[in-house]
Amino acid sequence: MPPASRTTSSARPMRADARRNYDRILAAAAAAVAEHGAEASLEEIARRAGVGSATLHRHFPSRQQLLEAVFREKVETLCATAADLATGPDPRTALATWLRAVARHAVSNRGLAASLMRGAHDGDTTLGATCHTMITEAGANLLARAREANAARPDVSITDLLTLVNAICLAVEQEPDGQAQADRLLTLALTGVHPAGETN
Amino acid sequence: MPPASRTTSSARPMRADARRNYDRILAAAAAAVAEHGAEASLEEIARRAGVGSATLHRHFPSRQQLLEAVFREKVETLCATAADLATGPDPRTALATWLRAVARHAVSNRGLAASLMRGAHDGDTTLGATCHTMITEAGANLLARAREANAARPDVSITDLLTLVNAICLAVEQEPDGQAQADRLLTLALTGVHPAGETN
DNA sequence: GTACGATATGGAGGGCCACCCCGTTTTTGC
DNA sequence: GCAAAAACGGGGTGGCCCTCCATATCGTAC
Repeated sequence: MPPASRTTSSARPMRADARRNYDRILAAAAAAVAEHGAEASLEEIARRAGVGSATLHRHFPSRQQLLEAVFREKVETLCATAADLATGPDPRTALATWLRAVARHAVSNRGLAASLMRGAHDGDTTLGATCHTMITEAGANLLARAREANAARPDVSITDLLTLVNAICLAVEQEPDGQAQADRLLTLALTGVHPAGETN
Repeated sequence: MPPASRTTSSARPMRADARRNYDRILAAAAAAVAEHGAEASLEEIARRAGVGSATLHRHFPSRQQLLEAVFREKVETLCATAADLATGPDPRTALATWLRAVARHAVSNRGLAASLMRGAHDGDTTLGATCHTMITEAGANLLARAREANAARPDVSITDLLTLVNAICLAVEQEPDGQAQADRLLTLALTGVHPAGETN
């Protein structure tokens, strides 16, 4: 949702050129982030988008905000997935499946994990839901159901789980076989290092 | 082990002034890293050490090498701890205790986790054991014993465990209560998110 | 279709950084 | 002491992030 699409009520709609540049920057950012991860050079993004660096900074005052815009769609997908899974019969599997989905997205979209972690507490609490809060809320529901079904320790928070998932993804992000690694480590964390836990 | 202390056999010993600067840089780096984490400015380190930036780069061609030198002592401590614990009666507790010790060090020494993760595969395979390989070898022993005692899944590698620990530490490094967070998440990973595992 | 105010732009510049070149200084072995 | 070897560090290059402000563009009311 760009800041002032025509559906928005309050603020005046964006000027056409502003809107065009906004979209260009977003596209360039997506490409750059896919290529270089969350630390991609903002100047290069501006260059690729064919705009001045000032324009980029005006539209996205912080790197975090740019990343959030880039990933918003993916995050919404994950939230939708969570809602879907919440209607299933097995809360335990639902939670595990969802966390795996989060991991898959985070690994295949470089920088997503970083974006999901650093949420509000970076001074970017501005308007609108951050990726962080969006995903947290989506997961909370799944976790609550799992807990009711006795499929999750009661002292575990959704923040804990997401931190764990993102930590893992961040750690394996630049390994060649990151996807497999992340999956294995996540399974490990879910079922425990020590044996005798159930086989998930 | 500075590159050419007088005990080393092969290479000529360092010149006195080089040696002095090497030590100064290391001290300054330790202070700066403690203050700003692994991303501390190399120029500031050189400035604090009272040397030119070129001198710093000559002694430590890469940031990674500087970090490794800074943390070598700590890492050696951890390796010694591993050796100690390996003689104890309970391999399961020994492994868990050691991993917790690693986490504690990583959290309280900003940048250590990052240094432990990026091991050889950063092009810094140069001479000598990196922190990464040192700690891996130290842990391998503990894990082997735990596995024999059936206290660790056989398909878990020491690399997996260390990746997990470091990922967690990296993720919580800048939280205010990082220590507690890391401890909790580590316990979680060791015993599993799903209940019914043993209580560690 | 034009004129005008609001809005958006981007190049230039400041501050910071990593890294390297090379003339100069220091140390060492004799 | 002396000369060769070793180490030094100032300053340059190029990159980055971010801001200022003179200029260009857009939307609209007429």
